[in-house]
Order: sequence, then structure tokens, then C-alpha cells
Amino acid sequence: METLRIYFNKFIKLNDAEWADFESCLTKETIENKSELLREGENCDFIAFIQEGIFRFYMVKDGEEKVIAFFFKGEFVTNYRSFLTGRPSEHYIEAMQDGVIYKINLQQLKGLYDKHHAIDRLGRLIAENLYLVVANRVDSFMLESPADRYNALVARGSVLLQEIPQYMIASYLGVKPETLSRIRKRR
Amino acid sequence: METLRIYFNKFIKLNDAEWADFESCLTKETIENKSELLREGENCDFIAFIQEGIFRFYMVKDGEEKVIAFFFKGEFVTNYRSFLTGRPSEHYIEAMQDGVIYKINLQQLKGLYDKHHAIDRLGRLIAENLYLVVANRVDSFMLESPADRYNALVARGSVLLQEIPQYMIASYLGVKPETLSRIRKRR
DNA sequence: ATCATTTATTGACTTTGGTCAACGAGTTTG
DNA sequence: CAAACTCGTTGACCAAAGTCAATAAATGAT
Repeated sequence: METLRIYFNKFIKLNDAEWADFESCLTKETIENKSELLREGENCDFIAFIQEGIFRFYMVKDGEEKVIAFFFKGEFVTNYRSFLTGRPSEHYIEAMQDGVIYKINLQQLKGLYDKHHAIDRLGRLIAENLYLVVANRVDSFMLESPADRYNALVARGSVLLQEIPQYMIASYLGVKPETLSRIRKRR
Repeated sequence: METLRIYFNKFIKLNDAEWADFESCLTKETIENKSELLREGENCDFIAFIQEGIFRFYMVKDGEEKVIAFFFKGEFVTNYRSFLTGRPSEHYIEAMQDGVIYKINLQQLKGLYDKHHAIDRLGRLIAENLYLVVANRVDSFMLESPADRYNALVARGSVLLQEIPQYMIASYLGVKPETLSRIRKRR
């Protein structure tokens, strides 16, 4: 899996021994559209690298689906909170397209952390990376109006706009579908 | 500094050699109330462990101070985003009381990461920890009303309520001071 | 202790987003 | 192909938070 190794090189270059151990812990999975990677109440015991596909991370509050995040090709999909704390997930992860992922299991990853300094570092780099994503999201909620948030998506030509139905984007932005429709009209 | 070491034991137990190296990179600083640890435009090249004191992390948007976070005794204070990315800070960090912190510098920490697997792991655990804090904050913004967020503070008897002026709590909750005042009255 | 400043509260009014309902364009299914 | 859904849009109305202004309470400084 040379192309996979190249992806991980963006985080850290593992030597052949480290990579061999790491790769041996990855399990490739073919995911079909609308299947669920994780359900509420389950413990998330994996981090998965997305080779192909889009996933949404959502929870159900008062019977309504609230989309917290989307995950795309080249990113990691997991309920990182459940993964880190060992507590059951309050969220669902659902595939929005057919896809291919490489899962690594919590126990195996811990083993690799102990065995290879470099893989512990990879874990740090992944954590730091995920931190930056959520920290930006906090800022956008604290500082920007829903219209600002939508315009920011448009401005950076986000993949979201092509691939994701509008009512899910609305939820992701923290508004109702009717409101997003009106925001779009005002532009 | 035995008591300091005990704090870090909550993350990871370092052996004597690791701790000696780590401790030699910590610089103790006495901070006086209202002094600024970091200003907008500066690069944040440190993580500081708070032995004593409270800090607020805020930014100025359209002439208004927006409080993103508070940091307390036993926690780490830093602009972690600026620290990780090397980009200039958009935020300020200000002391809200006299305090004592132990700073560790970015370059030194990188050296320790290379030298000791265990300290790289400590870095991972800190990143994971900070991730959990912001991830919870995203959820509370997406799922709860301002009144819910305030009630959650009250319910867990947060230190914030004693130590922090109400208009800063309002900002932290994402509302205007007048609104927080009305939320409190409704209870 | 008094005065000045900052912080918190309250009222009247505006703005923004939510709610409910209707409708039309596209899709899917029988 | 037609019926049934789903999704996005629009309108009328409602609820929540923001704005602006006045005042009261608390805090600090002399």
C-alpha cells in the first residue's frame, strides 16, 4: 500500500520496520453508502483513515439529527472522544457514499505506541491535527453569524457544497434548513 | 519541585532521568494580575502549567472582547493553535489574578520529544486532553441554548461563577451581558 | 468615607432565527 | 407512467437575543 504510506508521510515518515508494524494493524474495509460506522451507545474503539468516501458525524437531540462534522478522503474518521475516554458514543457516524477506509484498533494502537516512539508521535500529531479542526470550529461559532459561516464555506469553495444536501449543511452551520435557504437568497 | 511532578503524574509517570530533563526546561514565572501572557500578533512559543492563578483567552472582534476560554490552576495555558502552527496569535491571554506558572518553550519541548519517548507521549496526552475540552465546547454550542449552557455551569458548581465577572461569563457563553442578566432572572 | 468608575439590571424596541404550513421540483418506487 | 417521498423554497407569524438608554449596585481610589 504505497499510496497509503504517502498519506501518512504528511504526518511523519515512518521507517520500514515501523511502517510494517503499523500497516499490519490496519484493516481495510469497504463501506457502502448509508451504512453506519458507529452508533450511539457503542464504544468507538477505532480510528479510520479515509481512502475514499464522505462520512457524517451526528447526534440525535430531541428527535432531531444534529450534524457536528463531516469527514472526507485523506482525513481520519472516529468518535475521538469516545476513543480517548472509553465512554460510549453519543454520536453516530454514517457513510454518505460508498467508500474505503483503513481502521486501526485502540488496543493495537496502544501496543504500537509502546513499541515505537515514532508511532506515539504519529498519535500526537493526529491529536494535534484534530485539535486544530475543532478549535477553529469553536471560533467560528463564537465569532461569526450563520451567514458568515456559510459565506466562509462558499469563499473557500468547500467540497461540502457539492456533496452534501443542504439541510445537513444547515445543521452543520447550526441553523434550520429554512434559515439557510434564506441566507442563500440574500446573497 | 515534588508537587509539580505529582501534577504531571496524572498524565504520565516520568522516570527520574526524564523528569530531570523535563524540569530543567521549565521556567517558573510569577504573574501579576492583569498582565498579558500573550498579545495578538505574537507567536505563542510556550505551553505553561498553571500552579496558581486564572487566565482568560480572548480575542478582539469589531472592537469587542470575545472570551473563548478560561484556564485554571492545574491546567495548561497557551494559544495551542499558534503554538502548533507557528502562526501569529489572533488571541490575547491575560491574567485575572496574581499567579505562578511553569513555562516550557517550543524549541526545548521539541528537543525533549526527540530525546524521550515518554515526553513525546506526554505531548500526545496533553493534545488529547485539550482536544476533549474544545470538543465538548463545540457540542455545547451546537446543542444547547445559552440558558442551557449557563445552567450547566451552575449545575456543576463551576469555579467560573465565583471568580469571573458576569460580563466575561456572558461572552464565554456567547451572549451579551444583558442577556445573561435576563437568563439569571428567569431561573 | 466619599467620589469615580465599572459592572449589573431593567425597559422599550429591533433584528434574527425558529415554527408551521403550503407548494413545487426532483427522485424513487410500485 | 403515476403516486409517494424528499428536499428546497417561500410566506406569515412567533420567540429569543441584540441594541440602546437609563439607572442601580458594587468596586476601587483618593
